[in-house]
Amino acid sequence: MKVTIKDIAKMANVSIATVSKVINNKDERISLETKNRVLNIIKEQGYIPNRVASSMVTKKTKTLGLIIPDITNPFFPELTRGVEDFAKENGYTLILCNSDNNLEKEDAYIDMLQEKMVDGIIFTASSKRDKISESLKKIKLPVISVDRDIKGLKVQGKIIVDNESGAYDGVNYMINRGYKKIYHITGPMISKPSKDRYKGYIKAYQDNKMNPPKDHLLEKSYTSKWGYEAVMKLLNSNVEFDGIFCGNDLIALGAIKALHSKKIKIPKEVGVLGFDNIYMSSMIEPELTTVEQPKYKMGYEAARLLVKLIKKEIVKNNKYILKTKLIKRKTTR
Amino acid sequence: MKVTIKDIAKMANVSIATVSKVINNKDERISLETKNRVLNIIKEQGYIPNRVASSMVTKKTKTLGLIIPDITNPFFPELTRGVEDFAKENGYTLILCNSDNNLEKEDAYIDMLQEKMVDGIIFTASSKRDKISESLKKIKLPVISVDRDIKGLKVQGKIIVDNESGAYDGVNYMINRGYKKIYHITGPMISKPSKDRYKGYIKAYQDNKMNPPKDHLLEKSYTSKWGYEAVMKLLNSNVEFDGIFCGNDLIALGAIKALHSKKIKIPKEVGVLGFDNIYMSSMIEPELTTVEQPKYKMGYEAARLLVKLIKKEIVKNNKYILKTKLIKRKTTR
DNA sequence: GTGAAAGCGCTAACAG
DNA sequence: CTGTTAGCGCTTTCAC
Repeated sequence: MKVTIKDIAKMANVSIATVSKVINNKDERISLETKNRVLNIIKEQGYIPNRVASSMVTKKTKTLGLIIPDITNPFFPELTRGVEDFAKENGYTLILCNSDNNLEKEDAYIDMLQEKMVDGIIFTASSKRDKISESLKKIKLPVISVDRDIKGLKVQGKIIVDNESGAYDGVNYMINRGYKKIYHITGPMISKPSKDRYKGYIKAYQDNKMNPPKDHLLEKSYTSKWGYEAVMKLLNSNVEFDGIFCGNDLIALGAIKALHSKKIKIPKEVGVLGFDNIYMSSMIEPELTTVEQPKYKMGYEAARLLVKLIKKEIVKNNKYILKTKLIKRKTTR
Repeated sequence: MKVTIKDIAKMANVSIATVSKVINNKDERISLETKNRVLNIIKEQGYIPNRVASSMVTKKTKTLGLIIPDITNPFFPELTRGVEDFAKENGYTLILCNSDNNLEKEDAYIDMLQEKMVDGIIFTASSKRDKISESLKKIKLPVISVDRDIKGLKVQGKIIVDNESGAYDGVNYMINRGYKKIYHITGPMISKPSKDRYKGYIKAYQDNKMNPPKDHLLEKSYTSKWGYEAVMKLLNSNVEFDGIFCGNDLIALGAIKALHSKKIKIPKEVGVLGFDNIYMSSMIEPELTTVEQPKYKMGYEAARLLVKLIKKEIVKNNKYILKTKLIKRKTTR
């Protein structure tokens, strides 16, 4: 039989109230003597307080939910680590949910997390949502959106990245380095980040008094497979180009692969720019020039904001726009 | 105020017991009529059952704990995904813990997970442990070890990989392809997998009636940084070598980088073999020949075993030794 | 300084 | 077919 607070109380000759108070350090009037007695018995019995019981009465589970598309996508481990680190530092625990950008899964997780009474949710939502779901409507706890908006849901906080200026910086840099015909290969243009990156790309061209090449936009998915395909398509249709701005690093990796396979010199003949700065981007040959997103920080700050909200602290600012940073490496000249 | 089972009962003119029964489909004698009435009210009220309350009485939280060193290490996202997928499919939820191979963190997480009353734990433990800790002693719930043993803890199940034969296959293949002086660059040799891979390496040499080169073992850490350093060291000490068997793909990536930097031709002058087959290994140039570990499967099977144990089903086999697979690519001739 | 008691929201006999 | 009741292990208020 598991030992409970009752057992400890009995063994220490005190009431369970007293034991509770010493466990939680909730009453400084408890005499040092009884306190130590209780503590010793707890230790010798290997007593583990049942937090689900305390959650029942405190209405707090000290757990956070994190819904992301897929932990297997190199963008998310760092973000997740940021969330988890803040959580741990503050006595919270993290429930991880992979939604695959699938609306039903998202809804199922939202329901589940609420049933488990998590204190708050951090959510990187699919952009596919067109109408608000029942599950979304029912949400009663603090939600922070990260990276993208959640259509149809009023969130209590937002952590985003300045995608437009990030893309601008990168493309502008390429143009300054002499690249003229830069194609943009990217994922589905339904999400805000995709659109913003595109805007930055266009703006860089405009500010340099140039026009992007004809039919410059190849949009499909944020995968290296697509990067590879898209470049192959470009190559086979013999359009001229000397640069590629990829919607993310995964696409860039595929693009570089395709370029290699056709013996095209990077960065001499074609320059490549990525987005995200995933770990791998510095490991490939040539090392990828890319726009870094502060992934870890996004997670960490999201958790920090969420916990503030949970504790009902006054937050002056519930929307953070994090800066990107251009990482100049070897795929641009 | 949040709506509870009581409210639903009142509105449906039934007892809370009845509501509970319809929620959990626990009593098929409930008339279809009252069932539907209750269901409708639940829906219209957006009622969310409080699972922490039910956990109190059922003694089951339907949540699993996963302790891994670091989700940021490319080996773990897939494993984690495997765990999470099985968990989701079976109504469980996953708490993610990053231990950084740090014993204090591991212990802290073990305590936390038990306080939160998870139903079971999947654990990839640090190999540094020399004595059993208080936290480990107190564990009362099913624990599955994945990838490595947990020193000092008797686990209820184990999912491991046949590292020795994996390494053997890879090194044997290299030898058959004509590589003669293959160095082994790897992480700390304290863990079982490290040792087993080394054994496989040695055995391959023996079976081919050859001896490994002198001072063939460079051991430090499972990082690309170390792979880079180690190769540089080799190169600068001008020992002769024509092959490198890396303890994992990260090391291999670093090694390839170093080789590139010195303009050494892969696979002609030096062959490289990795271990793990992380996603990136097929994206680099040249594509990495490596020994694949069934990462996703390890997670999925671990979760499956764990849930069986939790449900006290009879398990004929609580130790799985998964097979590796040699992936022949372009870093070997 | 400490304890008694109410109650968190639910499930599981058991009774009817 | 449905309801009554006794907890699950803890926190919190208030009384002593």
